[in-house]
Order: sequence, then C-alpha cells, then structure tokens
Amino acid sequence: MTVLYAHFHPVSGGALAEETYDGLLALLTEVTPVVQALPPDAALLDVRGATRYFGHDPAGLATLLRVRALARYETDCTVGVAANPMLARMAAHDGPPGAVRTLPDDPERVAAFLARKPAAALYGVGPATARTLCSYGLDSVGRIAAAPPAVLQRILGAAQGRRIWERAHGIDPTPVTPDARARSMGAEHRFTTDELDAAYRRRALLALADGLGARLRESGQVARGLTLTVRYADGSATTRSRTFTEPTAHTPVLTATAYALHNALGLQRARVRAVALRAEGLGGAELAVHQLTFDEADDKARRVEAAVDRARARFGNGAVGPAATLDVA
DNA sequence: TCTGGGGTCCTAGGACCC
DNA sequence: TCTGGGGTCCTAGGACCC
Repeated sequence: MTVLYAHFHPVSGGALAEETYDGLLALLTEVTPVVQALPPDAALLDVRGATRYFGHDPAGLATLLRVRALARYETDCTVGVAANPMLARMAAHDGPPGAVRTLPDDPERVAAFLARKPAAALYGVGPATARTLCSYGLDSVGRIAAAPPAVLQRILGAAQGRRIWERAHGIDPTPVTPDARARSMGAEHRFTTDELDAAYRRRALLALADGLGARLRESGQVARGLTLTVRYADGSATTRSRTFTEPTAHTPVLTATAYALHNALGLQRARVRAVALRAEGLGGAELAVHQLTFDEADDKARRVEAAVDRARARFGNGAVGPAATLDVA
C-alpha cells in the first residue's frame, strides 16, 4: 500500500474554495512531493519513502493528513489507502465520507473486495458501460473478472476491454503523476432561457473567447486548436473543432475561430441552452513561434491585448473587456 | 445523494503522405 | 505507372471522473 486517494469536503458543507484547495495541496506535499492534483477537490499521493521519514504506515499518514486538514482548513477528507490509484479510489468510495479506509495488498483480500461490487462501482465503468456489461450478464466485478479478456474486448473495444479486465483483477499500472500539465482549458456559458438569437450566442462566444485567451496568456500557454460545443434544449449536443494554423493564445484568433465554427453549424431555429469553448493541445507559450506578418492591424491587436492584460493584472479581471460582452457577463 | 462545470481519454472514419 | 499498406493528423462524438 503506497497510494493515497484523498477527497476533501468542507465541514460547513458546500463546495471547496479554490484557495482552500491550493492550501490543501500544499499540506499534502509536506508529506510527499509525489502529489497529483485532481481538481477541484481531490488528490492522489504516492507515499513510498514518506512512511520511514514520518514513522507512520500509510494509514497513519492518512490519519495525520486528515487531522491537519481539519485543523488548518476546517476541511474533512475521505482517504483510501491501497496498492494503486484505482484501488485507493475504490476504497475511499467504499463507505461514508470522513474516514480513512485501507485495502491491504493481500491478493485474496483485494479479490474479495472487488468481487462483491456491482459493475458500475468499478473505476472507469459508468452508467453506459455498466448497462452494456449487464446486458451480457456481467453485472458484478467478480463476473467481469471471470470473463475472458477477449470477450470484454469484443464488447467494449480493444483498449477499454483490456483496461476493464485488468481493473476487475485489481490491476492498475497508472503512476501518481505530480505536476501533470493540463491538456485543455475551457469554459461554458449557460443561457437563462433557451436562446434562439444567433447574435446573442455570438456575444456569449466573444465573452468566452476573451476569458479563455486571458487565462491562456496568464498561464503562459498557447493552444493548438479550439472546440465549440453547443448544447440544445433536448439535452443533445454538437461539437465542432478546428486546428489553428499555428498555436496561439490570442483572443482575436480564438474569437474568429469560435465565430467560424458557430457559423458553420448553420443553426436556424435551434433552441440553444449553452455554448462552450475549449482550447486544446496546450503547450508552453515559449515554444510557439509566431509567424511574423506585416499586417498592421494584427500587430495593433496584439499590442492592445497586451495592454488589456496589464490592466487586468492591476485592476482585476472585470476591469477591461470587449464592450459587446457587458450584458452577457 | 444529486448536480454541474471543468476536465480526460478513447474510437472511428477520412485525408494525406510515404 | 500503378497499387497498396501503414503512419499521422484532423474531426466528431461518446463515456467517464471529481
């Protein structure tokens, strides 16, 4: 047992504040540097090496963390302790919140723990996969584990089938990865009433693109492409994505791409509940080489953007924004 | 226990290139 | 010159997690 999965919940109830979460992550790194954040309210820890230093076994370390989180942040946590991330997660979810639950490494104990669980309790099996598995009579983790891997691969596809078979046997080779860089960054705008007006949707997209660009530049990142998701009144959704000619964090490019994707959908009388933008394929801005153009307008737009970013840094995010977004925010 | 917003990963088909 | 198989990229969509 070297992996801890911690799920935090404020004693007062409600959601965890971002600053509190940051503080909790710092608290976790007091115990081990190998902490993987799972925003907004969870984390994985590899405590190999920490047990000796602190003179506690992993369960003891988990208890220590709980006490500190309560004392310093009035935040309780549920901790699972096991041999790998998947088992640690499942141990944490195996009972009421606010406890430390340990699953020993003993293969028979692990098998017994898994066998009695319903299919949907297996990490990586959600409602849809559970339905599929159950339709083949594979309604418990024990039965999934007993099925030949080839059968699961036929039902679920090669990668998913293999992974589910492994997990049903308690196997999870994924390491705890500290400092994992985000792959994408997105935001959604939900309309208060189902929106039929394309102009209003464009204003929402402008606000989203503006905010996304600011976040990208603030974090020193560029994106390779943009995805637009449109959610409709009936719960369905359409996604369209486009790759930029070069990685960028510039709001005008994001906005123009968002508009182009939106226009290409050719929505006529669609009842739109929400629009969302996601910047994909993030990378460090230092790696991006901007094609030098002699386009004066482009050059000016980038200088304006830099000035806006400086104003925001000084006066707050609400200080400056495109005029057309004012009635959407 | 549920909700929801912000994420991740996978699949599959088509285009393109070698 | 034609054929063809195998990468890789792009795009759309689905599923899952916290």
